[in-house]
Amino acid sequence: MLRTHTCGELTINDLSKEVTLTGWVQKSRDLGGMTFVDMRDRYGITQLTFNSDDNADLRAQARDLGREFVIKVTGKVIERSNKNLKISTGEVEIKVSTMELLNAAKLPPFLIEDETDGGEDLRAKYRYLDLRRNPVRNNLVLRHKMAQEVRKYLDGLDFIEVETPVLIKSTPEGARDFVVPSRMNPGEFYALPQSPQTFKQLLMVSGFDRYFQIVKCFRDEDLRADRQPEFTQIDCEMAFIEQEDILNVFEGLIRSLFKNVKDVDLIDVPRMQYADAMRLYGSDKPDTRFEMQFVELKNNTLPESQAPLLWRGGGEAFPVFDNAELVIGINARNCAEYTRKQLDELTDFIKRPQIGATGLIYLRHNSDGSLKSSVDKFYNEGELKKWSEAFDSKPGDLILIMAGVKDKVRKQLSELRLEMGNRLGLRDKNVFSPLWVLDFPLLEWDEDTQRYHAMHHPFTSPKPEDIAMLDTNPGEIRANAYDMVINGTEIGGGSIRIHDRALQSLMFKHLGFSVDEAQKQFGFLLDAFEYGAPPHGGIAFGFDRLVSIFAGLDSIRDVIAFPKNNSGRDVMIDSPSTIAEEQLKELKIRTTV
RNA sequence: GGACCGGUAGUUCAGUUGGUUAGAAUGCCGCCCUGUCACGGCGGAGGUCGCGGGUUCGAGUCCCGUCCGGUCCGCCA
Repeated sequence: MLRTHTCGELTINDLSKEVTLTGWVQKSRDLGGMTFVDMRDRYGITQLTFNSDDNADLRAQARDLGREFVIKVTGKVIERSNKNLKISTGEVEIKVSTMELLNAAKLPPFLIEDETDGGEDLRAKYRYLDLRRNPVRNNLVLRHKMAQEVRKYLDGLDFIEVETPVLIKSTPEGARDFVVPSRMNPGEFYALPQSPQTFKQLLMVSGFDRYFQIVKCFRDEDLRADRQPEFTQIDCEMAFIEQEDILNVFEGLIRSLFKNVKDVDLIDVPRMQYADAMRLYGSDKPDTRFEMQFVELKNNTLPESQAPLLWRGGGEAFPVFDNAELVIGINARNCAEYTRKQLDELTDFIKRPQIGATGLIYLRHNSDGSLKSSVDKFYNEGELKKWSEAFDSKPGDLILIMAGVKDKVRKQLSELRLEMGNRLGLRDKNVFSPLWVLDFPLLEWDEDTQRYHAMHHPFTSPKPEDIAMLDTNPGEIRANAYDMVINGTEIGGGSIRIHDRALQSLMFKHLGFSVDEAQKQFGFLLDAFEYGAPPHGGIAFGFDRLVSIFAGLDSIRDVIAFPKNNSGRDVMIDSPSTIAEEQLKELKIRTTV
């Protein structure tokens, strides 16, 4: 070992010890006859002193040290005459007797400090320098701690971590596959797994009963702040269980992570039906850190007996509401003072192409109790009063209403709700609000392909009581599927699987697979189901997202050591890249130049 | 595939209605300074205004194209 101690451990208790430290020059401060050097390693910073009265040559050497030089020093731990109580080592310093330059360094392109001056682009290119910075390193330390905690918790419950293959088979369902050409089988390709789904189900057939894996998964889709082409899942599966067991075990996992990593006590994880999430929040991943639930003024999709009333009477017709399938709104508490400009901003926000709403109607509940609406012309005071009651508005509140086609307007209002949450400071990163969303639809109509797709994946079991609707009303079938949502981010999802060959075949049929196709794609699984497949189900958590929520970050890039940029490129190693003609030839891949 | 924002000194940014020699902060270099820790003082260097084209007497600024980065929509079972 080149060192006796790290730069983070020496304190007042180590006075007069002779120590050897190694590390990087964080910064040097040159005074008239002496030089202070802050030496940094992953554990902390220790101050070195060089005094020309003691050793003029050594002090001269210290003056020549540049930022990020790698040095080794030996010296004595002494008490500082002026202490720095901001850092743990701030009461002592090293009076250096010998110094060795282990490696010089070019001036880094940005400051290696907590508050760096580097832009994202530059930091990505020099990621190895960015990783020297405390905030970035701390994210990886947090990630490590969480991975350890996951393993500890699941191991304690007899889960076994099993590695599954990375070179597997491409399937048409779901996300686009990354593919890898097979040299030994010209013209054929492996696919990288989007998840180890079928393998973990086969492990259940094999009797592994409780499986998990912290595993890389791959999807060749466009990136986002919370989406990378390769990402990590906590992939889990259990046999001989019911949905309730999965919810309990993995609620426990989340609770132990919060407790042991962040020292946060979660009371419980509330549960919500998918249908309610859509109705009350317009989203299958509602941010439940704040209420602001939707209130329906009109809903033409409900039978008349359940329909909310759209209060209207004497005024002239208001086509925007009259023609709408759904009229819904939210109550933004204490926003009645919003200015015209602020209301216009909100209108512009929902009119952006990404949201695509046509307009926003407001009802201001003034502090004197009077009601003022942008549609006064069409609705009389009594009607507005009934709206106010429906929203339970108090003087000072602002009700924001949108109208349109059900699914669209819910999604649009959901965006507005989140925006209002931001504006009102209701989305505190230090508040954690987990939620189970249950009973997702089994199938989803896809306009492009004109057929139903599995909403979760094709191995998800339908609710037994809903199976009858397969032929009559497939879109209404509910699945034994569940998501865990924290603060409006989907961090995990799973289902009770099908373990019966006949039912699985029936599902493939309804998903548009011919018998041959199903056999070709998933025959191994269908066959396995005939050899004693136990009832089973599982869940997978997005580990990167979970860590980023724990870290209070919006982007998972910050919790990945070497992430890819928006275009799926690693700008540090400059990949992807072309490969040599010789490699292409070996792979029997023709170039089309 | 699409929308929006950005690209000016090593770095982060400002740059007015198109007008003289493109600025600030920070970093860097030099000198001074013996208790600094955001050290301080004085001085200095540092620019193909992403790239290409156009309009104009004149373009960092306006127009067109293009590249790069970011955020989002589509996409992501």
